[in-house]
Amino acid sequence: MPRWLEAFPQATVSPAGGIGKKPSVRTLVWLRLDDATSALDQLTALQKSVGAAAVIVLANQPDNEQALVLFSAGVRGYCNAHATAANLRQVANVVQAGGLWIGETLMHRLLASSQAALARIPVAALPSAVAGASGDRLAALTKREQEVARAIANGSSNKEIARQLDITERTVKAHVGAVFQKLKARDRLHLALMVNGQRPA
Amino acid sequence: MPRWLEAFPQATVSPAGGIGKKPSVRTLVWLRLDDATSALDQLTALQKSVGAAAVIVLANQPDNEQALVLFSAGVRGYCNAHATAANLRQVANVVQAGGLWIGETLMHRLLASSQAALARIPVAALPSAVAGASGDRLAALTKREQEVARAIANGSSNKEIARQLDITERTVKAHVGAVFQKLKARDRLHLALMVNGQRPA
DNA sequence: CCCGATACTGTCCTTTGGTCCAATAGCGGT
DNA sequence: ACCGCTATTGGACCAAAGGACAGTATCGGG
Repeated sequence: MPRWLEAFPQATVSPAGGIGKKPSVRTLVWLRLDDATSALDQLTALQKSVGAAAVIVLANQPDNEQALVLFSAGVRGYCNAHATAANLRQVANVVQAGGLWIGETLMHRLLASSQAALARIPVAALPSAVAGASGDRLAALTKREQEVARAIANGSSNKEIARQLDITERTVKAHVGAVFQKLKARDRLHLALMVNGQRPA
Repeated sequence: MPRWLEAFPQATVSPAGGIGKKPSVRTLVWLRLDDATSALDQLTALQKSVGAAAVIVLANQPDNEQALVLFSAGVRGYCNAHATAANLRQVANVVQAGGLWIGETLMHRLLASSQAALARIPVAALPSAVAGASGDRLAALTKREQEVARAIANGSSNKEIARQLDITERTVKAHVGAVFQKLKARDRLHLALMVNGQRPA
């Protein structure tokens, strides 16, 4: 059961940086997708009724293919419906500033497949582009932190990591906490998704 | 000359490296490319010295192919070196907010070639595709269970899922438990890895 | 010699996650 | 009417996770 989400008065927030910018008030419309089936129909209907306003889609279950279709149809933003208020405000800022909001995984795929098309190389042969990005994240960590980060990305619990590295579970927690801070991960699951190259929303 | 820039007010953004709830002051580094030859080398050198800062490339002669390469290398923005101050400020805002800045023509190409590539390649052949592999595992679950499984794979907490599906956290736990049993996952992190096609060791 | 980074450990505490015991209600098939 | 599956929720309980304070020790530079 699709229903719009109009609970967003943030349509006219000022740009993030605070640097004086032209208001150039752009109307934002949020479209919440509960089921993926009629996404495009919902969008076109909405576009008819709101005209030139910038449409941002909130998907309960983000899907890259769907996102592609919607962007081609003129959507200005696509993100997880469950994003935090802060996130949505950020999205609003960007779209307000004349931008598109796209998920990082989708972005990677766009880049990858585009490069592949250009180089006439099969898409499957390009794991390096994405893998490189995820490996870089760990570069900011110390040796020990990298070890626990990889262990977490593998699904290990703190206790297991402690046994693996032959240290106390307490110490593991210390490292884990440091990793969270440095990589801005909110919990181990998000960290795992990050390290494995599937950025959580 | 800067005809490139005419069609400019178009940016792309991804919820990258952690959408900050905090001030999240992101350091911006501008890299001006005078000759295109050593672009990648200059970039990697710069990245080494500035660490995790967001790099924005200013190209004297913008080139879509070059932009692709640089974005894959982790650049957060790419625009004409002759852009006006106002434009650059806009770029800064977007990147500051955690986004990528991409020219409109390049954006169109990305979308177009990606769609073309996706249309030609069978779903089963996609690399770390989202729908294909995960769909099989989720097939054994009920509709509701699939929804919570996907949400978990996305990094959502029980409370978040509860809000998403508009049910009690308690009910979410019930579904989560059922999913764990059916898919033989020992916790949500393992489930996420399974659904995303990275089976935990 | 002090300072910063790294590694390691401790306690107290709160929040989440997960499992166990239930119960109620709808819906479709036999 | 009965049965099985699905969805929903409640309470209790315990383990794991993570933050908020700590602390000690080593090592390489300025």
